[in-house]
Amino acid sequence: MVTITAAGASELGTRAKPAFSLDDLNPYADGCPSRRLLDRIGDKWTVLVVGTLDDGPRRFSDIRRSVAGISQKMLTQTLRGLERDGLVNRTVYAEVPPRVEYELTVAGTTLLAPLKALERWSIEHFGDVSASWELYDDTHADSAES
Amino acid sequence: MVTITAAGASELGTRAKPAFSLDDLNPYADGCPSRRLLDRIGDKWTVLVVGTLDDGPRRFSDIRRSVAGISQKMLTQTLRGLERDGLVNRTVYAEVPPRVEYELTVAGTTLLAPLKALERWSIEHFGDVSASWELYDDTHADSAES
DNA sequence: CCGGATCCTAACGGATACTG
DNA sequence: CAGTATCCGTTAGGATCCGG
Repeated sequence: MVTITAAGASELGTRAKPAFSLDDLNPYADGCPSRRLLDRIGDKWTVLVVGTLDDGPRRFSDIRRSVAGISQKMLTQTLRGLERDGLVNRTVYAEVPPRVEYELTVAGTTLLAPLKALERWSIEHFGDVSASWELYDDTHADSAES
Repeated sequence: MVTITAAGASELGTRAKPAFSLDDLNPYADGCPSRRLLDRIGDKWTVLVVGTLDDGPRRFSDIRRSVAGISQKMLTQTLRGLERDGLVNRTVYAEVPPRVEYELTVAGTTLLAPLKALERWSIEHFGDVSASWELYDDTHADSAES
């Protein structure tokens, strides 16, 4: 199960080139696994959670405090997903009270750069976008107003 | 409405610096507008749709064909949102049959770079992640197996 | 302190039918 | 062709209780 076969990989058959071209798997295709990855990244909380882990390991409650508004359920779920993706390491310390630390893996660190870029973009452009909202809501006030 | 006041901006009072520091608005804060932006980006389809617009204006149905699996409802919704954000320009040609073209604005183009970076990351790392999935599902088979 | 299990609601999002 | 409106199933996700 979880057949990792890349789209069209089976057609390669006896081809000498084992690695498929990057162009072969485009996220725009429906079944493509890379699409699933984008979906995960597109997850509401993943960006925020990964973002908090850029300066070393952090505890569960610590992360939870950092990401305002996240519920414990969603944090657990997000962290589990990231762990399954191999982007985050989960370390349990058998103490009382229990302590669990989460840390980006090497792969997770590579994700950090694009994610931070997005975060930066959001911060830098939120002004423009807010202005655009006003303009849009103003010019389209005829269809639906307050 | 849609008060653009940055968090803590009111406290600045008579400060000579009208522009707030970028550090003042972090997407991790709950009410911060930049969070809303991240949410939009985190939308399931936005990344894909914006991605298809990187080589010039495209028609509705054209985009729809490019983004496999998107429904017409979701495409409309996504495009409307992007238009409201000022990231996409919508041009209606009064013809029969009607023709509507969508094009990235300047701001939209600035988003393209981080988005493409993410897309690239997904493609490059989906192999590692898939492998991680197998490993994870294998080692955690005790809790839930087929 | 960490996080699993459950319940329950709001939304997301698809299918379809209809307008210009 | 582009878009709206409606219906309706699926899921995301919050609240709460519980167990390690």
